[in-house]
Amino acid sequence: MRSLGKSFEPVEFESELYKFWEESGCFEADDQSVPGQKSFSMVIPPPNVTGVLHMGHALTNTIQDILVRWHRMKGDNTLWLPGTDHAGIATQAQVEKQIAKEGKAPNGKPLTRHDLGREAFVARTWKWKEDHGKEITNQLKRLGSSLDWKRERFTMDEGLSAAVREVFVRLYEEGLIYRGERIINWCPRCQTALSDLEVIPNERKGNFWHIVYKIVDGEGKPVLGADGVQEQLVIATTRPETLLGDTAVAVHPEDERYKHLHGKRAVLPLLGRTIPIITDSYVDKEFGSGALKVTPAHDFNDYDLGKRHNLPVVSVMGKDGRITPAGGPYSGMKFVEAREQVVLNLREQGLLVKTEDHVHKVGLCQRCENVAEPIISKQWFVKIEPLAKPAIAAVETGKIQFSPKSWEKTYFEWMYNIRDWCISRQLWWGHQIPAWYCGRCQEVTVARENPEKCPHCGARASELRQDEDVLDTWFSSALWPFSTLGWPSKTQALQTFYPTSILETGFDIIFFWVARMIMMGLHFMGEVPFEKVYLHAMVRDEKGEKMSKSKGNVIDPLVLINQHGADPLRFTLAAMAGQGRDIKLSVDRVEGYRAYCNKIWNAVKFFHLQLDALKEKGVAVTEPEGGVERWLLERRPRLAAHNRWILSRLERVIPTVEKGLENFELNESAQALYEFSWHELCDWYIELSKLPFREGGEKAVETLYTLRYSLDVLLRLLHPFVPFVSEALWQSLPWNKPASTPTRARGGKPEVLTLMFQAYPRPNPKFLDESAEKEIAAIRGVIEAVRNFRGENNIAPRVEFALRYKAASPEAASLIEGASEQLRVLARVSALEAVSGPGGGTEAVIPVSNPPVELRIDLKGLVNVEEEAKRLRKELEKVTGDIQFVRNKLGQETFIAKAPPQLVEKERKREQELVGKQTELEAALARLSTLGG
RNA sequence: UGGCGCGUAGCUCAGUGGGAGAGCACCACCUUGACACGGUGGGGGUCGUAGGUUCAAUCCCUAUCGCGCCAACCA
Repeated sequence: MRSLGKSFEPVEFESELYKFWEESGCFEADDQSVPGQKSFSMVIPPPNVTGVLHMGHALTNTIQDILVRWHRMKGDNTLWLPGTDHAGIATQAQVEKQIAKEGKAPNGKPLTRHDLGREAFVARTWKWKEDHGKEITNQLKRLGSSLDWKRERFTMDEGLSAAVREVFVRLYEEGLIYRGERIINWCPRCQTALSDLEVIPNERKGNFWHIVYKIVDGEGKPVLGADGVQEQLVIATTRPETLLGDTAVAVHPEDERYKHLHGKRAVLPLLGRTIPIITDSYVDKEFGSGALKVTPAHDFNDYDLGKRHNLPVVSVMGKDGRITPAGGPYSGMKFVEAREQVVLNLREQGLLVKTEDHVHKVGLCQRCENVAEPIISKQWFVKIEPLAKPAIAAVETGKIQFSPKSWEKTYFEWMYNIRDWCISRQLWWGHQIPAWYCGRCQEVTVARENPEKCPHCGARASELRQDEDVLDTWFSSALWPFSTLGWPSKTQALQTFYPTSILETGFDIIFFWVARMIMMGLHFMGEVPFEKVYLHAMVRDEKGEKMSKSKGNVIDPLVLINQHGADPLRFTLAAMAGQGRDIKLSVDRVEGYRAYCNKIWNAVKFFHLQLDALKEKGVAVTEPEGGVERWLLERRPRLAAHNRWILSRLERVIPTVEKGLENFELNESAQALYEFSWHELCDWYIELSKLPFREGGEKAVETLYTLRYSLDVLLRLLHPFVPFVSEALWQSLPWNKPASTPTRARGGKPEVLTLMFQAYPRPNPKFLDESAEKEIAAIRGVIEAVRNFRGENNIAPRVEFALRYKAASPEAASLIEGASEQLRVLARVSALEAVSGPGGGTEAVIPVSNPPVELRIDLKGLVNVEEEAKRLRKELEKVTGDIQFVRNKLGQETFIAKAPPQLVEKERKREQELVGKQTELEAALARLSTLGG
């Protein structure tokens, strides 16, 4: 049993508890479930191995941990599998940066990976991974994530690498992976190909240059117009340097302006080549001049257009970021220089007719934010359509469900228009492509094992050269749900945990990751990788902007954890994880939930105080035979009202919390828990319990048991949300036992006494008690009315006064009489007396509608007459307004006729009540005015 | 251009076809035996704007303005 400090100080117990859970094996799942036991599994979206925890991680891991802890408490064989991603470009870039800082190459420039050589650089990166890879996992532990660390995986570890090779080879054999020369996105800075997804469109202010193309005929002779001047076309472009690679000019076939030019040729400015004028309905007549320069090598649309018209492809922009020899005099210039020079030369030759300002989109490399250029290159691709089809069907048929559902639309939109996936990257850090080229026969060999000789011609291994490229990081991530469970071996873990139950992640990686996992899972496992996809909102910075490493605007969750604890951060994220809205994290909220944790802490401390006090009085407070719950259930009808009340209220929280957990509405659960524990348990139940505790005896013991039971259930409900503080508090409670029905096959390990394995409360009406709820609500009504009177009149709490009451019904009378002691304590009233007849003298009147009762307080020596008159006038004003509103409603025939009769009846009753109140208030005010004179 | 989401108290956000809520901030009073990370009371919003449906609209429909995100073949 733990003892509690005087307030909630998370640093004192969080790490210690995590260690206790982990060392006791509490996070471990079993490969095989016990008969009849359900399994529940999730895989963590693997963070970058060298990354640091940011708010996005904190959110997704909090949500996942809540779900996992909930299922574990429900008794499921629960697996939450951890791991990290090698993050090709990101990690390589970090190591490159490091070596650049370290030294200079012989040529005086900073060291690059090429100075080290591939082998040494990769070894260096592995070391970097060993040094930094633990940081993110330790941070996940600080959050409280109950991950099964014994199963931790890394996308480049031996098993996962084998899975990658297996998948690559199989897809190659099936014809779904091919190597081809096509247009791709190229980052000249990172020196690698990128997939379409890794290029981020970005608005840039630029220019719109209008360039003259002169027209010639098939023999190259100028075509003259009616006026004898050579015909010409003006073409607008935002990238004039690409004209070096133009191989056609395109116009719309129906464009009257250009019909006479069909079949003619245009002279490429600066280079003087002639190129055909083609027609294609892709061209927009309205845009620019209606004529389009076609550069198949450096524009995706032009590439397609070129294919349709069999145009030659001229690459003028090289991988090194410079113009190729095909660019003639511009060869060797950087792209930006070439642009300036081209514009200059055009101007000199009078071929530039106009320059406008223009905002257009350029593609930036996701990693380094430099402009990525479309270029022609030989790369490896996944033929995606055959994989996409079943993946679309899986969502259409509901085998996979997205939540919120609206994301399914986004998913379909992308999947229907999906293009082949460029998977090769010109990096060194990653899975090297298992393809070998034979120096002797030139054949390609794709194999699971490194070949010892060429299978085509028998050449020795030394003749074979492995493809230098590595695979896109997302290629290995796509296999994550099954590669981590041992695939391609047929493991027991796969049987038990695949398909996983839920995938929880951010919507920003639906295409990068979710869609690809679905495709690969269906293709290689024959089954969906998960049944539900939960997509959380984006955590943004205070300006509402997306947090990202490259922007440098990340807020460190560790700072918040160190300051306030993991639990307040977790509760904040859960409470704000409402769907359909971005989360703008506010530190105020975290502080508020820290206060909440402290509140719960003190509620439990209150229990201990009362337990000790009873013991001191010599009252035997041991655990009742058969347990507290049974003891309470057996005596339920005879329990005091406040005890029956809190048990009933508690019973109502359970289904609300469960519903939130089931429907991925964690904010609903968090709110219900917050509301109950603070405003019912602490504000009212504990206050109501103080009287019986003071009196001691049987009612005190009964109340102690009730409090013990309520706290136990509350802590169990809270545990998935705030695991640390709930465990610390629960451990402090007496009479705890290990889970009574251990459903986990824990390999003969001793049972652990932990809240983690206590059964999660289930909805069950056993303690529901409407009459107790009504009774306490009425008592609250009286107390609040008196407190309000006190507050409005500025009467100090220490000043007590007698309270008289006139009950409008016998029930109300007996209710107040029965609760007189509680009323005296909580309303701070010296005496309570029933009266009849109208009020008089110096009596103040306080009408209360629930319960129907009129309170009277003698004002003599208590309040300033003017203050009280002010209070009365204020109340009267409100009542009068209310009467007007109700009468207005009741005066409308259509309302009487069409509104539900119960509602009409309710309004009638309300009118009566209000008029009664009004009369009393007016009388009181009249009396007061005679007094005041 | 299309799709989606959001505009509710000073700030951050819940919420509902029958007279608007929380946390923080603010004001007043309280060192009351769990808690000053607290207690009690209070001030504060024509629920973006304009129409419509309805007995009744902050909520449903339409339009409109503003903000954000996503997807796009307008060079």
